[in-house]
Amino acid sequence: MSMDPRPLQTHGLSSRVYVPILMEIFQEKYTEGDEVVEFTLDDIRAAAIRLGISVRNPADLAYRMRSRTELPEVIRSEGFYILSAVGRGKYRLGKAESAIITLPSTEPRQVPDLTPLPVRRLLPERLAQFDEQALLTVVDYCKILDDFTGLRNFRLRSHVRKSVPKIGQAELDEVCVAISEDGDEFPTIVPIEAKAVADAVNRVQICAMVSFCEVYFPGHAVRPLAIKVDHDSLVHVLEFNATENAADLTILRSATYDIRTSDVQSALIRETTQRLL
DNA sequence: TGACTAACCAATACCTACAC
DNA sequence: GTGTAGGTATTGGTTAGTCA
Repeated sequence: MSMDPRPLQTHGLSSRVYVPILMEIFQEKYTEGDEVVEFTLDDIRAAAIRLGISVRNPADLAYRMRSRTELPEVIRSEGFYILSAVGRGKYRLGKAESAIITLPSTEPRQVPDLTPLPVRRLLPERLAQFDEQALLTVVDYCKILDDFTGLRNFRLRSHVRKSVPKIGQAELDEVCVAISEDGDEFPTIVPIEAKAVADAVNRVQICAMVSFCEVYFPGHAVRPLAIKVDHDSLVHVLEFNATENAADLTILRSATYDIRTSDVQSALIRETTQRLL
């Protein structure tokens, strides 16, 4: 497990735009005992006007406060940890234990880096420096998903962004179709959320992937996965229950992979001055 | 000056209104 | 009903601001 103490969500204590606006909305909408607090994009705009704050991209508030910034202490103290989209331009604060998934500590499995040299040499040496797309590329080449799921995984789409009823837009970093080794099984859909070092695995995003699959792949089994690289370049793979309710999301299985770059790969990477990322 | 954080930008998918 | 244009929403990446 990474020894870097930096939290995966920033504290938001110095926010002068998003946190004050969210607090304004919360204080307006919340009544003691409420289990959810709903608001709209128009509420964000209205709160900004009341506070005399200019906000150039109101929708960004919801995304930032959901993924990259902790909800304010006042809101969390009432039990609200989840900020989710519940329709186009509609959002809901809900109660849960936490907003982000804590990575379980498991013994790393060492696997060779099977990324072809022409590709690998153009990526950073340390996986901790990868962005999510580079991470998915190396994970695919190294057959991490096959090892983790016990199935043969075939990439269907990358970076999918589609509208999902009652959610709004959902974005998936990758969607795979998985079948058993003998190939005669009804395909399982494997939606994947990949996270670089700086980003947290977010409950809402995992549940949005499940909702996406319910709409676009009805009748198929769904195995939602998150792939997260940590500061030590270890790759964590987590499988969740296929729930659309963030408060019910639990980790079913997890594994940690230590992808070992060969000496030849390392030497070529160091020789290569051009980097894609 | 560098690290960290917050806010903005840009790309793109989606929605809606309107003309035909 | 279909096509299209313009506006809206989402989110990864970038930039600007702050502070030690």
